Amino acid sequence: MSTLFGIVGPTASGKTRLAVLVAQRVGAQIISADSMQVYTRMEVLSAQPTPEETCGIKHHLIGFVSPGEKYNASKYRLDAQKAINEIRLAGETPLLCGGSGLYVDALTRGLRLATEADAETRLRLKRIAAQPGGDLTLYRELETKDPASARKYAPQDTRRVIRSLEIFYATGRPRGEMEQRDAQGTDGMPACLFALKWERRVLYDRVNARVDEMLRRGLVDEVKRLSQAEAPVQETAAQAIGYKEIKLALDGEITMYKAIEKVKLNTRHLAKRQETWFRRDERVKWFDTDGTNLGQIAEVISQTILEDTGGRA
RNA sequence: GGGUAGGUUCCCGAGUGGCCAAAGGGAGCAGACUGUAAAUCUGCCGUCGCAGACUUCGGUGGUUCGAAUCCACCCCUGCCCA
Repeated sequence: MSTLFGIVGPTASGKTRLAVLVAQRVGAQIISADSMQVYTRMEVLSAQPTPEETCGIKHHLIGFVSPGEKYNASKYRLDAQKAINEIRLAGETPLLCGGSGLYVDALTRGLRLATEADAETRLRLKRIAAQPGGDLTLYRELETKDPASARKYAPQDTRRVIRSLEIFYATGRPRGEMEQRDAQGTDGMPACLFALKWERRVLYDRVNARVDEMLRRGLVDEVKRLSQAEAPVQETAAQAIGYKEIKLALDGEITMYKAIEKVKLNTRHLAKRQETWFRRDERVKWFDTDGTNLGQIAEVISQTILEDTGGRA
């Protein structure tokens, strides 16, 4: 199976630019690995590449899901596999590009858990969690049903507590057991990943600047349109940084200034978490950058890809 | 000039004689993470460090066995009156 190459890393690190530079050199098509760019009508806030940025390079898995729809790592995995196959069948090279670690892993390492979420069960558990002390109620339940998972997660980590309970109620088996059982069927694929490493302070500056740029491009109007649409933004899309904060300001809950500061802060936090995620991924090769050596880095990556694809490309 | 409320660790902010290196929150740093992941959560967070020691609560001096907490004076800030 041929190796999938990809550009990963924190938001605002210059993945889009680098990926396009590489794609131009090796003749690749880009597969986005971004949990928010999949949605339509969220062009600005998810920083979907503009025509000037793509430079005519074909991008996949961007802007094709309604914000009212549920999307997740599993769906992404299938969509990405399909896109990769099509690109390869056409004799071209796919190049992954994005910062959603879970999506990257779902595609390249496979999904360990096959059990789907049952909407009714989840709703029920979420209701319990919303009550005062509800997180503890759920945790105690998990302790009796699936002690191994209970040991693994903090009582306050309601997302994972709920997911574990969900799996138990759907299958009657603890999560750990299901992971082992499901592991066989869900293969990943060999991957070679690259990321840009900025000095932290500079990266944060870039994040702030990027949010300002989004505002210039009409972030507030975009959120206004989204929140007024008849298909309500929900689930995954509603968690988007930029949407939730600006929405609060539009509803008069907080000032717009505060909302914008919050967008910047949350994006910085995100960038940091993304760095943590990819730092522990031993497949990632990091390139130190201050923004001046993107061309050289693109050259190195392109060489690596060309050597691998060899005669084929 | 008079009155009044205050000045606390990077920020906000509790603390009114010992249980205080000082609640809580924020920021920052590190980490976890598999069908919601731009989500969710954990740890550290004065200094050195094993214990423990050392320097902090505007400044200086004092009271006290003991002060962020009490007293005196001084400096600064907000508000009110002039």
